[in-house]
Amino acid sequence: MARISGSTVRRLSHYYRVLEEVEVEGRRLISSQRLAEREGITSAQVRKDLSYFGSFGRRGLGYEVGHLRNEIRSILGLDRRWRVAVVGAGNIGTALLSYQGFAAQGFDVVAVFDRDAGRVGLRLGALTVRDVKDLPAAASDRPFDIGVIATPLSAAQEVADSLVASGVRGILNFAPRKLFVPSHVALRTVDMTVEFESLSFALSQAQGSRRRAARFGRPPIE
Amino acid sequence: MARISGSTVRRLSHYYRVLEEVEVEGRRLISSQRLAEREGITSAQVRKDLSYFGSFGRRGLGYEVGHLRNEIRSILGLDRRWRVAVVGAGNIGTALLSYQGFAAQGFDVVAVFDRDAGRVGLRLGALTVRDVKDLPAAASDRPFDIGVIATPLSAAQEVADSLVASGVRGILNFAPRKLFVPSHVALRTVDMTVEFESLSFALSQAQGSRRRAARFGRPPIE
DNA sequence: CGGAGTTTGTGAAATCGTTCACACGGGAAG
DNA sequence: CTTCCCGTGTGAACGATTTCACAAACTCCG
Repeated sequence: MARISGSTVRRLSHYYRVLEEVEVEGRRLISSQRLAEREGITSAQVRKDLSYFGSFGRRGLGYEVGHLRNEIRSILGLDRRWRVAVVGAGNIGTALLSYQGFAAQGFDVVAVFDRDAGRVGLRLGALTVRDVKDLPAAASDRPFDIGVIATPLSAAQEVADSLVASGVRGILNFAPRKLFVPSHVALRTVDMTVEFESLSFALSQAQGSRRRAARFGRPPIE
Repeated sequence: MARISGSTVRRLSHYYRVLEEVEVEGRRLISSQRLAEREGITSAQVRKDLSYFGSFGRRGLGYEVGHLRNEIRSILGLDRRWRVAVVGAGNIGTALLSYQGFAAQGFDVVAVFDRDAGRVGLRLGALTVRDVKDLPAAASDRPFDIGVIATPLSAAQEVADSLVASGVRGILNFAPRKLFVPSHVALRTVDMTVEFESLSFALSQAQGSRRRAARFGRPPIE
């Protein structure tokens, strides 16, 4: 199979969610056009994305909602369950644990770890926070598929290393820092700081060009 | 100024953080090469990104750490303060509020809103949760620059609309759904669901190709 | 001061992702 | 059965981003 770009995969997630909604609405068929509108993209993009994986539609008709949904579900690997370990029982870690949505999509948070002795032993939902030193033991028992790093910046790389050593195949990193992991481990980063700063840039730009435009007597371009 | 790509802006955030670290380490100069290594990218990328905004380095020498840091700070608009309103006092909202890092970078969370009567009046750090109905009044008093959407999926678009109406110029959305906002409002989305699913895809692929490779007696390609 | 060595800044080339545009397949109606 | 219409699937064109590669600028050292 051809190499699939990250943007395509991310859009598949979006399509999947739209299809769930559409299914609830009771529609049986959907065209690439309508699917695209709901995501604010072009219909060609939808068709191209899907075409990397096969032909799921019927010409002149569109896509059968339930069928396409199942196909994407299988493409994304959401038809199986993933064992997730969260490291860091701070704000983000606990927020993740209390969010119930993940289990529904196949992600089972089966363990939480923290370094801080004050947090170890704490009960969070169905789980008890364990010392991060126990990670290797817990994993050798039965490995985790995905490790979530919700620790402070300073611990992130170290935790990543021990997650890798423990055999995870994917890491979701919430620490605002570039992590280095072997190429056989998939890494995704959710960096709120970057998003905030990117907003700050956009706002400064808008303001700047408005001022510049005013100086030159032209209307603002936005 | 030429249009700057989102990836360039995001990398500037990364450079900024690396420069902060490097400054603490006490180095006075840094080359694009060393800066690149720490982010796992190429030195040409670093130089190209910076070149959109000016010439900050000295040939044969590199970049003066403090100076470059200030330049990027100013480019990203981090040399001023932004008034941030958080809507949604659930898991993510409270996690954001308790995270102290944003104030340091110029983002002041000055108000929290929620729809749920059970949460209104709750004290979170220095702030009291207010009813989301009071958003227009609070904003007309003094507008917010940035609105953060940390509500359930179902309320997200509605909240976005009222944030826009209240005059925010940027929105950071944590709800896993495409939001529609006027083009003069900057929108960034942090979608953990997508990142989880993208990991699921990566893990399925790796597994799949390993199996396929095994069937054909070839070593896995990863 | 001059030559060797280093690193920037940037056009040009290469790569990657998106959009266009249309042939093709299939349904519906008469 | 034929015609008309609709919407997919996909090469090809386009556009954006990344990487290459090198001249120019500067430092360092003898």
